[in-house]
Amino acid sequence: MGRSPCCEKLGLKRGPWTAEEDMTLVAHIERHGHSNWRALPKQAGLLRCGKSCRLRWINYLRPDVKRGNFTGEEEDAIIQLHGMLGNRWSLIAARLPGRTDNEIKNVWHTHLKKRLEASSPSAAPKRKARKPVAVTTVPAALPEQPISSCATDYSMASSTTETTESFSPDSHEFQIDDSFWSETLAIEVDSSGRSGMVAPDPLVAGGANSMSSSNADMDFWVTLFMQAGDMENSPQI
DNA sequence: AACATTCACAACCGCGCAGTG
DNA sequence: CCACTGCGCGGTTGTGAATGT
Repeated sequence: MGRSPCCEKLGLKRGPWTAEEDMTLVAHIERHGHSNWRALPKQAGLLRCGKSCRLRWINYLRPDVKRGNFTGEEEDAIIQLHGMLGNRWSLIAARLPGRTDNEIKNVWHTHLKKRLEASSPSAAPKRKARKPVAVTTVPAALPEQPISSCATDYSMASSTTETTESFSPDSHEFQIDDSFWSETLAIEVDSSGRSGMVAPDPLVAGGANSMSSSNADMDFWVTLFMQAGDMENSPQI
């Protein structure tokens, strides 16, 4: 199929985004939206390819993106959802409000996978969490924030850290916040915070006939498994 | 204190799918 | 119906930071 060369390589910038680029992108999207990623960089005056802009926006600059460490509940949910859905990070992300597929993928590959592989309760990471960062939401436009690639420390707005974070990696002693789960599980894939960008469930729409269940069915099973998982993890408590 | 190793994360790359002319 | 374009997804890599020796 005709695939346009992702970025016409000439003259386009790569690598970490600067604060100015972030600001430009955010400002442009706030003003004009992102109906056409390919044309966006030109319109915004960015020397980036559309793909890069899209990635930056989705994974980092979106107003509803949560930054910071994953809570125990989130990690647990990822593990369970991964067990059901496999590497369908976007689907998993759709059920974790404020989290992106890229972020979830990273977390999975960095510690959740290892934790599972070790699969022993004492399989604690050798090191402590390096960045004890509060879970926050990145405001849409944050000119004075260190938005560049190293900006994992959006530690300013601790007001949004209401999740019950009493989780430690090697013990399953975390408390499930019922309201959190009821909210999370109530989220329809299509109505998740992804600004309508979420495609219909590929398990259904993508012609993956091996899984011919409907969205509703999937949600049912997700709910069921999550609750079961909660119950499994809780008794230890 | 310096060096080596490991880890975490942002970003890139390529592929497949869906929409459109 | 076919070809083309753009978008989204998943896998992988590069880099800086933290930790260990």
